[in-house]
Amino acid sequence: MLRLSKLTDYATVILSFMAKEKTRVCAAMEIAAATGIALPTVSKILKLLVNSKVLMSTRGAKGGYMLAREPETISVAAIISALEGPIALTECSISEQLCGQASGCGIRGVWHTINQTIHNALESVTLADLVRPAARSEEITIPVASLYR
Amino acid sequence: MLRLSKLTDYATVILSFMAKEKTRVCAAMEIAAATGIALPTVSKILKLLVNSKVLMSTRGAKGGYMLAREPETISVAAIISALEGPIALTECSISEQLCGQASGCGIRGVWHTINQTIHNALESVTLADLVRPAARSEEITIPVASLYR
DNA sequence: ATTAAATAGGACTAGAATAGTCCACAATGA
DNA sequence: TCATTGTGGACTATTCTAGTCCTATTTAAT
Repeated sequence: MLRLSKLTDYATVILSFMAKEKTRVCAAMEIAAATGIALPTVSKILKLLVNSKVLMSTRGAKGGYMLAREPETISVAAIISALEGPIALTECSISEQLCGQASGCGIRGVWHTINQTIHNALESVTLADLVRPAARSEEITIPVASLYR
Repeated sequence: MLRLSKLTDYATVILSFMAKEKTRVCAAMEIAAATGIALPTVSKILKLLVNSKVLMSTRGAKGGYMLAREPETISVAAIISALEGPIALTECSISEQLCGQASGCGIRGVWHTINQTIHNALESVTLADLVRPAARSEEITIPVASLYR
């Protein structure tokens, strides 16, 4: 179904909450309470987001997590790849028998294009868009075919 | 990783082969031999493609499978949804606690937008593009923000 | 009619990936 | 020093995917 994982889904919930509280640190337990997601799960997600530099953390008493940058600069693509690794639809979508003869795999090129397109789409939407969804974002167009050149 | 399933991957291989043989029916066994994919697996995929009307089948001796329409009119989106169900990144990406208060879920709207964008991208590439990847497709632009309106 | 060649539909198994939990450790503030 | 909070990694259980197989149905050829 081309689905995002549940953890990624949770991550957007967590980050949406944090974006509203972006001026202060939030403890994992507080986030768990606010979102209704179990603490161990919240904790796991927060760790991943720290590792990928979407969040900053401070340890010790009164510690917690905070956005590492402004919501406007945190793309949905960054969130997804933090949780699920690099965004890539296919490894190489074709078996050797079919495409291997020619020097390069033709179909692979098309997949790469599609992939780029999706990546661009996910890159163009930010956490800020998620928290104020009523606001119109500026017009963004993604040239698909330009990637064929 | 936002990956396509292996079966979807196989499906593109199978359909690429069939596009080249589009004037005649191909038996499942022949396709298995040509692609190197195990027969039961090929069979399963072909059934799914028939159910979603990408392929036509004829039963009985001398039966087999054929493209239901021209490769130009078979989109990658159609192939993916045949194998994986409807293309949808999230069910509803947010838990009730966070978004339920307001009449509609705000974040859901943004996900819908992102989803539309990806769907459009996948809709704009066809089986014909997969089999003749050297050819440049015309310029296609996808307006992301238009969906916010 | 009978037989052989195909697809249709669905059940089933095994393996891999995901979700979720837990624990021992490190860091920090009071 | 102690309570609090994040870190890293191991671990389990559950779900999903891939892959196989069997029986019924349809059709062509003999």
